[in-house]
Amino acid sequence: MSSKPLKATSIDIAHRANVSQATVSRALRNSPLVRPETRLRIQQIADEMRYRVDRSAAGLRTRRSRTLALLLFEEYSNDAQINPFFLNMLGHITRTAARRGFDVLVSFQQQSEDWHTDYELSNRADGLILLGYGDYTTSADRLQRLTESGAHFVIWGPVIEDLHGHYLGCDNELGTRRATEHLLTLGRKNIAFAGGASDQCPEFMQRHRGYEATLRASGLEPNPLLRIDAQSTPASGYQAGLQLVNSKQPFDAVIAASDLIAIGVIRALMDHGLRVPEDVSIVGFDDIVTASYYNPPLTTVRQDTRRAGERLVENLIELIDGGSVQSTLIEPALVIRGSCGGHPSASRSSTRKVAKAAMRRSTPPVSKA
Amino acid sequence: MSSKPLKATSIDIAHRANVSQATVSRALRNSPLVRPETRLRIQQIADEMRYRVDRSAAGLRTRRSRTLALLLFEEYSNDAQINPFFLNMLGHITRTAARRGFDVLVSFQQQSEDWHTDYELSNRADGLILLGYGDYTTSADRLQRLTESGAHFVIWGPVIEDLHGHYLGCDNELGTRRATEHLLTLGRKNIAFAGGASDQCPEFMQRHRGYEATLRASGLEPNPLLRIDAQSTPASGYQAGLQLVNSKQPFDAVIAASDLIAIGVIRALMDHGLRVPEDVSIVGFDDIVTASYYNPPLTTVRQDTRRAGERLVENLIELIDGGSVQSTLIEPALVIRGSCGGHPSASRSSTRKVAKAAMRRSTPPVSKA
DNA sequence: TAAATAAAGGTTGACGCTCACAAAGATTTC
DNA sequence: GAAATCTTTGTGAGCGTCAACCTTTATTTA
Repeated sequence: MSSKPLKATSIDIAHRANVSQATVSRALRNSPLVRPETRLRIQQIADEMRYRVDRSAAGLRTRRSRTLALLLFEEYSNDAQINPFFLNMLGHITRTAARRGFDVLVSFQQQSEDWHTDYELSNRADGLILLGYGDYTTSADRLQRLTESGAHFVIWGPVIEDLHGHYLGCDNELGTRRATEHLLTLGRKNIAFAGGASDQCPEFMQRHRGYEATLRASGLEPNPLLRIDAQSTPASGYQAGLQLVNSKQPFDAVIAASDLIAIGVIRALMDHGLRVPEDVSIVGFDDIVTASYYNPPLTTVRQDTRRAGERLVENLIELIDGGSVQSTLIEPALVIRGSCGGHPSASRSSTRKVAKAAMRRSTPPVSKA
Repeated sequence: MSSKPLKATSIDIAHRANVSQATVSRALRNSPLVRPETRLRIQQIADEMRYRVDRSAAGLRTRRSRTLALLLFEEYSNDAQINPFFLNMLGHITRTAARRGFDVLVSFQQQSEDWHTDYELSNRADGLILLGYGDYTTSADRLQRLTESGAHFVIWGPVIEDLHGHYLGCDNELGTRRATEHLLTLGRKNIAFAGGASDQCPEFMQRHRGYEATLRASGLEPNPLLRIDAQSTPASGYQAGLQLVNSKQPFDAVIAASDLIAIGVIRALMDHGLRVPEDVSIVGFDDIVTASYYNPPLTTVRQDTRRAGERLVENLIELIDGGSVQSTLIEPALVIRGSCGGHPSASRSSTRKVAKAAMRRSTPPVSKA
């Protein structure tokens, strides 16, 4: 091993520059209190000596870590099958944070842990970003405790009025409303919904609400048997697709609560001889990287991860600095691709295909469950 | 704003427990120097007071941050289209690190930055994990400087003999060798390769080498016109597919240097009326989350991200602790799904059946409550 | 019994930095 | 021209922890 070359400290720089250590500290923080030429000289010497301010020491003194903790919640976190959607977000978050001089700590969380104590009280992070299709809203009391204990945190998730904390969320209802309207325009009548039948995931609940509301607004009563539970993985989506097929209910479209679910659903339907989009239209949610290259290309509700990531970081820093922010909704956009097919006026045959699909379904598919 | 409740310090705990501060410090680090019953009492009081050791102070004193920096390199990092493959890795890395008591800092890097100075000298991290289909190997001199300056880092990437640093990599050549052999077994003769024609990405180069070597070993001379450059995005893969189609060269299979490329290639081929796998077999590389649910399910070379992530962290910690580690290769596995079709000797319909069977195997239904 | 050893805990002084305050020059004001 | 002001730098005191070094008391050994 090479003998450890002692790290230069600000005192070393001070000696070389013939100034006091405090001046070095000031100069490197671009304090207006030091003469520009002095600053320049000091910075140059610091560069030569490959000096960097010790974050631990600075953090100890200022009681700020200049670090944000990003906590990811995943239902199936054990097998590390993480939603690619979050990766996008992660990218924007780290970049925005870096621009503001913050590091980002990433952690995959179990629900039980005490985030505030773990991160803020230990001075590991100045604030928290909570991310994930998670169950955190059911632990409202914990959020309240967090707020009361002065924790700084922002949540990516459903914006719900009476919950404590600062939220940034996609307008989930609007998203599925648009998706549903699109399907209705295409002449689809029996639209299923895959995801979040159980109360586990508030975001999925909101997405379901948008779907339901739109149907009712068009005078259609949603068929409860066409609501299938699913969590945000392709495997779970596949199961949902299977259930749907086995339900013997007629359906000609599926709105999935996430792209991963959509992909699973499509596979299940195709494995049972149904064609997408000819027999069944599919809409996803998120617009993950591979969505546009899926086969068929996935029509989906895009979340603006760039704006979301930037806002999350900006808001959190504002909170840390003692300011206040408002919960905000971010407007999603429907991205129309191939998985819903064209307008019925374009091809008169669509009803025939639906009938055909129903026929196919009359042969009981082999269940593997 | 609620008035900031002062954080408890180890001195506060010490007073309550009627011991010295040092004893508190020792007890909370499970030092054998304190009597078990004393330790227990102290820990209990610390719990009650929601006390956590201040990481900045501890880091200043010990000169260890107990943090690892994960640096992600992406060619197209500007639009945050990150390879989902890395997300898997990230999950395993953070989990393994957490188990060993380390935090993980994530950063998306530009090539130009001085990682060691930025992270280690500033005591933000004790070591670095470099991740990405990157160009870092061309800056061999920088790696050498890194090593010489006593930096602690491990690299996920191509294991190359005369490069400085500690590598952990997938046996890329073996991976594409298996893929190519599989295609040859299926009777494919004109196998194209998409990815890494330019010298940018050493991993892709290795993958290409495995492909070439296998062809030659079977007495086939690789057609240079069937080697198309591509970077690891679906968009780039799509371009590659287009080029392939336009090249007018006969081809009946494509090996893609990554799943994202494969997906793009498939879309391009399908958009031009080619069928996969009937007309063209496709093999990817990575086995990303959506690969098995793609349509057709993607035959691909799986990298063991769990082992990789774990080993990267273990090795890095070993290095930080002053030990030494060896560069290691991790063996990839060919995962056969539907995108290559069955053996040509079988009839068309039986081909479909084989594909379907393969598909079923690869998308096992997850039993659910 | 005295001396040697061990076990448990206390004392003290950094670690490297930033902040509040003091101080020295340079510049302005009346 | 002396007082008031501004600009720039220096001084000293911690921030909370951990490690080295003592001190005390209990336990063993000769």
